[in-house]
Amino acid sequence: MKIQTPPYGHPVEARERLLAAALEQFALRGYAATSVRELCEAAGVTKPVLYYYFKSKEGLFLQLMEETSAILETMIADLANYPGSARERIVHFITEVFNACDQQLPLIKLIYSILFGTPQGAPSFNLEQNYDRILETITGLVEEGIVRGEIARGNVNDIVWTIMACFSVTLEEQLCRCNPRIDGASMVRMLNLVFNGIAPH
Amino acid sequence: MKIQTPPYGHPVEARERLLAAALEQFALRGYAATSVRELCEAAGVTKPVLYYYFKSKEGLFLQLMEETSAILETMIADLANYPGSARERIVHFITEVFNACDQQLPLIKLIYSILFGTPQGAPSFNLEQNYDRILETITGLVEEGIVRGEIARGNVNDIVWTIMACFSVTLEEQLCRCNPRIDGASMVRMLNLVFNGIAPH
DNA sequence: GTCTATATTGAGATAGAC
DNA sequence: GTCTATCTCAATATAGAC
Repeated sequence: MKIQTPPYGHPVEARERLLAAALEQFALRGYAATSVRELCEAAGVTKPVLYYYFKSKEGLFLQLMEETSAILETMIADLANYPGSARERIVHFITEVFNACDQQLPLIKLIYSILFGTPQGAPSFNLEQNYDRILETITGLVEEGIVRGEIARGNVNDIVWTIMACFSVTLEEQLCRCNPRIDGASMVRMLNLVFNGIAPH
Repeated sequence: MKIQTPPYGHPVEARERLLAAALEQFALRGYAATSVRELCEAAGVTKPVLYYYFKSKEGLFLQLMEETSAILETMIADLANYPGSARERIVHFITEVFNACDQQLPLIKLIYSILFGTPQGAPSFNLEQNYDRILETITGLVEEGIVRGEIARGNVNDIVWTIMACFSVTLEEQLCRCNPRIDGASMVRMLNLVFNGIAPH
């Protein structure tokens, strides 16, 4: 699907406003429940403008997914490098990713709404790649920690998923509650529990 | 909203088939993307039958939510009692809830699709009550474990959420992947990690 | 590139016979 | 209770002027 781009020097406002409106409206109401009319009203443009730039509602959706996924990808890659022990690096990485997601909640909400929330007629798009990148990064950090003796020997996958679990559950609490019962600080405490264990020593 | 129930002795097949079809179709395609026509075709009935029993697509959805939520509620309550140490009881409870959910994946998928997947025009329904019941039950088990000295003293909420995280992330992996990378056995190992800690002692 | 006006389809819902 | 036939409306999408 070839997407038209406006000629150089022309205002791109309309196109950008449509993408922004799509992000907000799709995240708010879902893909199927958001009509082209609402999308255009929210963006302050008329319908033919949408079809001009994105060819269809589906095209707008795919373009939005592609652009935002690329943004997340580079963000995750940038956060992997940090000095300190394996434990410090893991906590730092997870915290930063969490904070970044927390500041882009509508975007994350949209991704979750497609990932967990049934296709709803939305065109398929590989939404798991960002999640997988986070998993890979944690795996690298854990493996390094084991080699250095900073993390106990054991099933790497289990360790990675346990860390991921703390991140996911905290993020999801932000997504579906206006007053989340846990936040970034709770998440760090949970990670500390995971490192230290909750059984009496 | 008053829902009609068929007179005693009459066949309830049509009504039940509609509920089953609604569960499957809503979970598969989402609320907004599923049309009344598809619903009726899947149930093998005509449209007026749906409107006769449930008054509207919305009524069918609400009835489905109400019935399934009640089923989950009693299931959770039944699983709370089990002999053994706090650790054994927690692992047992989480495992049983997970297995029950795993056997009712379409249902869980539907709940998640509404909870995380934007309203999609679906009528609002308190979907968090089952989740909250699980949290409450774990909280009780953890508090008891601390009193008995089987769990180290600490922030109860952090402990509860860490346990919940292992459950959630495992369940969600079943929901959005055909080949889940973690399963019930992984979850138990993750819980053991949480109890013992991943840092070298 | 952006508009007005419109084509076309399928949605949710109902009337009224049986 | 279940059907056929139909109403109404809003959805996506486009034609064609400017």
